[in-house]
Amino acid sequence: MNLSLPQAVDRLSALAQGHRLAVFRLLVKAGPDGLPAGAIAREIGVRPNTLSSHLSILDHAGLIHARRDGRSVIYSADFAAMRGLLGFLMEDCCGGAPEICAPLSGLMPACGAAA
Amino acid sequence: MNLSLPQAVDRLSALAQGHRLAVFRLLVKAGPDGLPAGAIAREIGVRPNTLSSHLSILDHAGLIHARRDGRSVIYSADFAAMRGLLGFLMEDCCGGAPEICAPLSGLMPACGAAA
DNA sequence: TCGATATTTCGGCGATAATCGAAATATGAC
DNA sequence: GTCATATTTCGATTATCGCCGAAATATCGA
Repeated sequence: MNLSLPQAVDRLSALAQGHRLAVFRLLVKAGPDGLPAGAIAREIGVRPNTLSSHLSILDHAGLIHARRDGRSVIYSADFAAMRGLLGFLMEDCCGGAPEICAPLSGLMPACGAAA
Repeated sequence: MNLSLPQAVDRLSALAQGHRLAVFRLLVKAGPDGLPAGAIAREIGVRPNTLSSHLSILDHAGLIHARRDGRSVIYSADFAAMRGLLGFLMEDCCGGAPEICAPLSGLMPACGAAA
């Protein structure tokens, strides 16, 4: 299923903020296992309530997923969503010469397949 | 040269707006030859002064380049900048298992090599 | 149940962003 | 030089964003 432009804007907006981008990259680095909200807050250096707002935005954009584990909530990156966004950005690249840029389409094969 | 986080935020912010995203995708589709500002305004359906503001933001973020041709100003996508952004987003993907996501690193080979 | 830890929700404040109309600048044709 | 076309700059208005402190919710252990 292809991304709509408003969906792509939502995802890009979610990433277009320093703290949220840092959070997302941290989760990309962490892989499918993810990290608890508290650890993210400590690592990024942001208050828990502010982080919660950021996580909510990333979640609503579909870029990360939350799952509860005891008192903690574990967040992990959704790699499929990211792949969809990258594909959307490069769609129809170079018009008549797609073979130049098309290699992007089949990228980032599995990588945990989100969560 | 690797991207800094603030630079990446600038690029993502530039793309995180409906009209600007539409403009960028149009220029990606157009390829290295680019399009004059007027044609972009007509295609996207936005007033020339508003478009100019958007183009300025995309240009300042390094995602597009401008060159003058007579009375027109031709804008074209900077594919190298885009490649840099994608690489930044997926840096250190999945931590210990980079071979799963790494294929992203060497992507989008030339595609006009910007301008 | 009570207290401690982990996270989220709420209300408000200051800063930033998107758009507009009007005017200014740049280039080419006559 | 004068006019028309193409694009940009300016100033103002309205809406949205990011942060905070305080309070609420959820889970676990004693």
